[in-house]
Amino acid sequence: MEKQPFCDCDIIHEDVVREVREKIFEKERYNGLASLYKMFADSTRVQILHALECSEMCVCDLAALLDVTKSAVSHQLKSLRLSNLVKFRRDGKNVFYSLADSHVKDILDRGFEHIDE
Amino acid sequence: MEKQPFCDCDIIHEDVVREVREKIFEKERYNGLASLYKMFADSTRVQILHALECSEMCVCDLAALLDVTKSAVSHQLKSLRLSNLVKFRRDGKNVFYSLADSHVKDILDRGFEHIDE
DNA sequence: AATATAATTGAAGAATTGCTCAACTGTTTA
DNA sequence: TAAACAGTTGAGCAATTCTTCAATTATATT
Repeated sequence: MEKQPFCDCDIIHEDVVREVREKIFEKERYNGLASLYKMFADSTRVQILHALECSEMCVCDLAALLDVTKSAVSHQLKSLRLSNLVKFRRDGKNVFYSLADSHVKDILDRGFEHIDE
Repeated sequence: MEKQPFCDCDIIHEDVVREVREKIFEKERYNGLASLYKMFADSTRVQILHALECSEMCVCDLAALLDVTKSAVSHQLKSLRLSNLVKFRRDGKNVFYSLADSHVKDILDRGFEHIDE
């Protein structure tokens, strides 16, 4: 019982497909890229990231700024942490978050550039 | 009956919040940014975009290259079209897709840069 | 120690998404 | 003009995602 290929059609332009196949990466690399962009694909998260571009902030302040619950912010910050996009430090009762590196700002800027046409 | 704010805490660092509030944009702008990045947040779609960086391709060839159905590719291309990330031209029975502009490559490159550390 | 505040966590539910399937539209070819 | 092929579309389903709620952890204050 052989596994069926998902593709339901023949290759029409063999030469083009062959040429492109040489230049593309392994699937795993695209999964990684998509995972990264997933972090930017939510309005709350990009707001958090853009706010942290200005200043490090604690969970409470972010929640107040964005008008969402601390819990919602904390959940999103956890995702961002796991993706290495933000870092944090505890200071007493507060946990201050900031951008992990300058790539984050670069990526945001490219996006804004594009939507501004 | 007043609308309850979602935020469930007080602002702790008033000065920081005030300062950041002046620098952030309207919510609508972040929605737009998130919508853009949603297009890059799926493995199939970034594969399509990266393939189109090499060469314009028809639906069938993309399906064969990525080993997915024509239907799946076509659905994704529609999203990409609606987001103005790809353009297309019909030539006989084929519809050839290509990147809408150089921003797309720029955005992909930034992403790869980041995941390569 | 007891209380209060900041933050995190897990479960649950609503909303969104991505694929498949089947039916359909366009174009070409026999 | 009928058949074949390329591509699109909409419905339906499974999987994922985002928020809320309630409970919990961690730190500070009294």
